[in-house]
Amino acid sequence: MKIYFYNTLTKKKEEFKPMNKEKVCMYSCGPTVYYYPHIGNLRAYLFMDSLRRVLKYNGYKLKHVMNITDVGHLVSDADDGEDKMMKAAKRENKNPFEIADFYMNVFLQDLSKINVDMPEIIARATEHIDCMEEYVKQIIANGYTYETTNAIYFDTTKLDKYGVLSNKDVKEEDLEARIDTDPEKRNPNDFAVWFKAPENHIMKWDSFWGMCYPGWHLECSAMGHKYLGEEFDIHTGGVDHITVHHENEIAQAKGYCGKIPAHYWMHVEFLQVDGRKMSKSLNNLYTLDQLSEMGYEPAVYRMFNLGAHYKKQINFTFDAMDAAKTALSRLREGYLKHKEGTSKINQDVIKEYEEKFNEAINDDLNMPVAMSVVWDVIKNPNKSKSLADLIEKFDTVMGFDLKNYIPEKKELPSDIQELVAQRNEARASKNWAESDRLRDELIAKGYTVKDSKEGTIVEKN
RNA sequence: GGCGAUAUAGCCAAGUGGUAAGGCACGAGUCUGCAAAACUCUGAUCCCCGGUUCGAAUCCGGGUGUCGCCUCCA
Repeated sequence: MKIYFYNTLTKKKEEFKPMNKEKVCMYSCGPTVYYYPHIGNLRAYLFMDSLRRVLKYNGYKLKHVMNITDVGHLVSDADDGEDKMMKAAKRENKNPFEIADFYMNVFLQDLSKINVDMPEIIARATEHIDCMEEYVKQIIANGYTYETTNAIYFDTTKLDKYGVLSNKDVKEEDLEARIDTDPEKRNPNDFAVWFKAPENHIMKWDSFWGMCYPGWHLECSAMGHKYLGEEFDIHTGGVDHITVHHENEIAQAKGYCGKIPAHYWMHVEFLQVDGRKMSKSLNNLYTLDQLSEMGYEPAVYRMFNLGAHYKKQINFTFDAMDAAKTALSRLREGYLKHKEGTSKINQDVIKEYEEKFNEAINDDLNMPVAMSVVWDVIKNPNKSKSLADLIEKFDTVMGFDLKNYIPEKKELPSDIQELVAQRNEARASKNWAESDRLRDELIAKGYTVKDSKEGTIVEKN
């Protein structure tokens, strides 16, 4: 079965041909851990998750590295040279290492809550300083850098071409708005690979150039190289990384060994909220835990994401979340019905479902179309165990863990049980007024009342 | 200012040349004492203007809105 991915490097959808027929090597840009991850961040990891699951579904083994950036980067609007980690540390009265530890754990827990299939290797930048130093020394030895007072810069004019991903052709006249902090920098595209640490800088390491800290893009190049080698199959990240971070990563790799590290570059688009960008000032920034408090379990957010293609902006609204919540519940119920079904299904029918599903997921992860196949299966009127098995198979890509889904049957509190008993009595004697009154009371207390043929079912909402 | 995306029914969205997938909501029906749940049925000519074509949501040109990057935020 052929797989097609859109490759930012070639700007085309291409057939995926891994270097090794059995194992795919990939690298994903992880978060900078200085604050709580929001649902926009999480979309990127749900994309990464889908990619992993689709590759596994196709029978590949994976060697996948994700970095955790726990070295501070300069804040965008800072004129004081203070980096994010330092700023957070000051805010919370902790040291930067404590900040990184804390938010890294929050991040990993969020991924776990949302059932992200985890990369085989999680690499923390601060644990790979040596490896970065070796990497940068090689770039320097190869003649791609120059020194200024405060940093060692990568000279992008030394490359045959800079900007292969974004077709960037930066001219001086385009850069009026640009603010450069280092007047010793020679070209607009040049970037620092190694910084001399100021006295008050907490995160710094002894190096060939004195007390320093690594440049912003170095960690991904160095750690990718350490675990995956000079060339590997796939590199993923958010679209925001295309023009700078990934260009610079490519530049560094070219400086190091003359090669573009990954063959396929895949980028996930941003999430929007109510058609606007997410930001603190618009007060539309949510975390996974906040959604849970509002009654949307993490799987609902997963369902919402599967409704759109990763390369398109998705518009987060609570209407859409309500839709996803209902859909998830129907998916689970539909799956359980098939599980208990006894109909016989023709193998050809199953094969047809599978082919459609496979074609969708292998067409650049077209999850919305894949989901439409899932709904076809769910809504098949012939309830059958073999269809339940098929859904379980599809679920290895969807990631809802349906196999282990057991409807919650919580013991009702005694006062509720009492009301239910009273209502059953009223219904038996056809005292509908009393029965309806008791139902209203139960609903008011936050319960759902369903009178099925098998009897009354009362559940907490 | 430069570069790049995107605009499809009430909402979330597939679809890149042959007359619009799917999910949710709404409405109707079946079921029910009545409801709820479940199930069935029902809806759009695709931002605007112009062009290419036998034929365009889909290609081209021009607008408008939104978003992103260039300030490392997925």
